[in-house]
Parts: sequence; structure tokens; C-alpha cells
Amino acid sequence: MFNQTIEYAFRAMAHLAIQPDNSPVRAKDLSEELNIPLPYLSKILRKLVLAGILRSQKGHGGGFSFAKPLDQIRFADILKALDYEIPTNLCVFGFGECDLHTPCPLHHTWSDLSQYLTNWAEKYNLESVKKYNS
Amino acid sequence: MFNQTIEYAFRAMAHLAIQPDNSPVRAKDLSEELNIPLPYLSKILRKLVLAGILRSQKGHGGGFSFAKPLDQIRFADILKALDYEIPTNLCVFGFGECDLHTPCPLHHTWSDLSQYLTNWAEKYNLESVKKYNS
DNA sequence: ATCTCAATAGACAAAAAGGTCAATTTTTAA
DNA sequence: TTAAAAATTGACCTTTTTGTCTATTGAGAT
Repeated sequence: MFNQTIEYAFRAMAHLAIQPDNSPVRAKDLSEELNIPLPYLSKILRKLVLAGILRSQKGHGGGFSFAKPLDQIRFADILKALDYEIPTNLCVFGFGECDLHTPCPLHHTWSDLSQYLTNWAEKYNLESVKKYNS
Repeated sequence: MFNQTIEYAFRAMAHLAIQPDNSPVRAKDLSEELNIPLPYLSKILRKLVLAGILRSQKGHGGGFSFAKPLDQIRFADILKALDYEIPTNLCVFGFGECDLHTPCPLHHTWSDLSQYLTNWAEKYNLESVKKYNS
């Protein structure tokens, strides 16, 4: 669907979300259990920390844990943290904006999809994920 | 949304679809009007020809035209011609299949989106595009 | 204090996507 | 029959994405 980076991020976040408590999980463990290259995963986790979604702790007993309640971490937030732009009104024909007044030939069909995607990303959060797995 | 190749393909197909008749359009014209690099576009068009969606004609007055009725060219067909796989049941966690019986933690939320995408690609065709632009 | 653990940082390498170029083939117009 | 038009082919280059390696920093346990 999206790209490798986004998929890895979601895998990791989902895995963290279904843990019984919010105690730190090491990147190494995530890496091994989810089959994601450790150095690559580390960079992704870093971005999530910088975005204020995760908290990181160094040293003994350290690892990554959530920085805020699960229901405040929407899929849209995860996507944004990894610089994924959900396509909105930008014209598929590549000539600037395209709206209801001056639509490009694909405006109707494409906005159908992109609106669903936007809504999807705002509708679900990590609490949703936890719910569906309990 | 998808990737550059897919977007270019849709731009070109939409542009062809809204022409008054099905007379050949040169790759060069598509390239200039849609702002797509000509050699790159040519390869994309070639794939659509090989998929049986477009017909190509060399020489004077040549160009590309549709090989079948517009309502028989679904978005799904265009995606397939360019090797875009719509993600279906493949587990986000990367460990093989994942279904209702043994779902991965993201199964529910992700299948929501991928089912919509599948449906979208099968629902719309180039006749839809023409309709919305007349 | 010191040792170990674990995140951080940055350089680097491989692969895939995106884009370019030049030569060739086929077709039509003159 | 010849010249120009237009697609086709295949090699090549650039950029982005993905993945790897090594050293450093910070925190906790002993």
C-alpha cells in the first residue's frame, strides 16, 4: 500500500500497542520479532520519538514506549511523523490545485479515493488496534 | 497516492478518454500537454498496448488509441497493466497470509482500506471519466 | 567509578524507481 | 521510391528508497 518505511512503522506501533502494559520494548526485540532490519527500524523509531508519539529510554531496561494515550495516536499522526503526505486536492494532472470549480478529468474519481484514505487515517488510532486484539 | 508511473498512466488515459473520437494521439502530444517526459511515457504506453488496452500505430497520422470500449477499461486493468498489485490478504506483519481466522494485529483496520481500494479500482472505468467530463 | 546496555548519529552501499539518449523499425504521404 | 513521421528497442544515467556498518552518547546496575 504505502511504502516499506510506513509499513514497518505500523508493524512496530501495532506490536507495541498490543502489549499488556506500556513498559519499554527494545528496538532489537521489535526488529527480531517483526523481521525488520534493526538499523533501519531505529531510524523510523527515532522519527516517531521526534514527533512526540514515542518516548525512548537509553541504557539498562531501556527501549521505546508510548508518549501519550493510545487513543491520541491516530494513523494520520503516524503517517505524518514519517513525512507521508495524504494526497488531497492536488491535481493528478500536475498543474497546481484542482477543485470542484476547475476539476481535472480525474478529479471526481480520485478524490473519492483520497477522501476515503484521509478519513481512514483519522478514524483509526492505536486504541482501535488494541481493541480489535483483545 | 500510487507512484509516478501509475499517475502518468492515469493522466494519459484520462486525456485520451475525453477526446471526442478515438483517433490516434501521438505520444509526443500527450507528453507535451501532460508534462510527462516523452521516453518515459512511451514505455508506459507500450505496456498498455501489451496489455491489450491501447492500440498503437506507427508512421504518419499514427499514435495511440483505445483497443476496446471505454467501459471495459477499468482502473483495475490499468493498474494491473503496470504491475501494480493491490494489497489484499497479505499480512502487514509480513508473515504470510493473514485472514479472519488468524488475523495480524492490523488486519481489521488495513483490510478496511485495501477492500475499499480494490472496490474503487473495479468500480471506475474510463467511461466514468468521460461521463464526469461532459 | 566502571561496566554494560541500548539509543543516537552519520557515513556508506545496494537496489529500485524515475528519467534520458541514440539507433532502429514500420508506416504513410508526397 | 523516397523522405518524414512515429513507435520500438535497449543501453545508460540519476535520484530516491532501502538497508548496512561503525562509532558515540547517555543511563542504569554493580
